[in-house]
Amino acid sequence: MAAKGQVTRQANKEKRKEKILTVARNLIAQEGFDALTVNKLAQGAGVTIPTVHNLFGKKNDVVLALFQRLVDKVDDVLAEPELVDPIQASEAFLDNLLALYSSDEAFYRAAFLGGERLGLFEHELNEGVFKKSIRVAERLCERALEHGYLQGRLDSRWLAQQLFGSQRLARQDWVSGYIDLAHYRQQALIGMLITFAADATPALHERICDRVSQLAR
Amino acid sequence: MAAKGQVTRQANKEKRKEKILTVARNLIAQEGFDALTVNKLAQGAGVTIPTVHNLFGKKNDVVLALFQRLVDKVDDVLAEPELVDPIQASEAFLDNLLALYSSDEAFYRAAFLGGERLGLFEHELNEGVFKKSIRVAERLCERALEHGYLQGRLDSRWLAQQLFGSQRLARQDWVSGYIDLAHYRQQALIGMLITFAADATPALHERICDRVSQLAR
DNA sequence: AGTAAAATTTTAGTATTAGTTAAAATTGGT
DNA sequence: ACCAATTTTAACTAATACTAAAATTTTACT
Repeated sequence: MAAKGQVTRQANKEKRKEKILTVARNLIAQEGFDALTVNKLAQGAGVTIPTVHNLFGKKNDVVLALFQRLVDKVDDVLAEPELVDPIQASEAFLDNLLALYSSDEAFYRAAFLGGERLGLFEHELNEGVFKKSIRVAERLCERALEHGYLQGRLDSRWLAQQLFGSQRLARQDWVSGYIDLAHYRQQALIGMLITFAADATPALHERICDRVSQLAR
Repeated sequence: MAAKGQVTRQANKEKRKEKILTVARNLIAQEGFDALTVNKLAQGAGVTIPTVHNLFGKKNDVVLALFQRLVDKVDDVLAEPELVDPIQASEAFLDNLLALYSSDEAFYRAAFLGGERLGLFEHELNEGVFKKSIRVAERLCERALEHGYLQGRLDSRWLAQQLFGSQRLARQDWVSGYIDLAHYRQQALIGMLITFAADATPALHERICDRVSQLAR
């Protein structure tokens, strides 16, 4: 049998946690990771400092919670690619990802930033998403090869790593505040297309060159 | 006319500054940027806290000094490429850079880390090196084109950006502690070669594929 | 509606850090 | 041996993360 008054309490607790996470997200996105102090967090959420600790534990646990939500969301959107054509697949993939990020830019920037600063990208927590991304990219290359878009002269795993790397670098620059989402898309897309061009059959190579020239600098 | 006793005093001052910078470098490289406290800095250098402030100013000015030395060193090694062949040029370029980094790995890791953390890469201080790197990469592409290694179907500026990006991503991973210098070289080289392959004439393309397959995973 | 118990927040505090400063002690050059 | 530059001693302020225990709120039951 449940203890007294668990349901409503739990719900309110969740509301406060959400509020705190929202404040954290905005603080990090607007003023940078170092601006995230428990004091500001508490003030912004309308609670006192120990409440933050009661709800999350250490300050880093707040960031950890933010990051966990990021991983869940990104994992969802990282579905198997349906398109076979490398150009279309690249654009669709980026559109998918970027649509997610645009839906709550402050949150995603903050969560990535926090993840970086806490060294969360080297640990198992993220390992799943990392490996999944590479696998999706590899599958993309293999299917392109099967359908005659690629020559197969370069190992799919290296192409995949490069595809992923192009996107990762652009994301870094976006998270660091150097570029906006539009440039993120452009930079990542060019990187992916150049990568495909490295092993493309003549027909695809021609199309990639055309597509790249369209992209204004 | 110089004031009394300036020469030796100045020299000793420099020695103390060097000592402090060395301690800072080791602290950052071994324990991370957040481990850098003025207290540890003073203790490690065998001086007191006010001395650190007297010699450098704010704590960040110590990191700034570290970063300035990095910029100077990297700028020196970023000479115009002498080789025309893209494969040879890529390897030579990376060997040059990596030789520099291996000569004092702790220093370079610490300085890059500090630069990132202080947001020094978006400011003018580094702008010079950034632009110079891109320019070197562009020149490389143009010369490769002139000598019949490239087809000229893809804009040199985009290829250059991608070349630079490949190296930058590998560097990031090294600075973050995910990979060592040997993997840095391999990762960057593969990225650069794949980039060249995207616009290579058949002969070069063949050679790049061969070279890439040699590189063990 | 009132009340006792449980969950939760707050009050008030600790410990560590960065960054200063004034005056005393030390160091180095001539 | 003297003088000037420099470092140290010995304080201070302000900000940070975090915690134990008291006070408060909320729930479920009568």
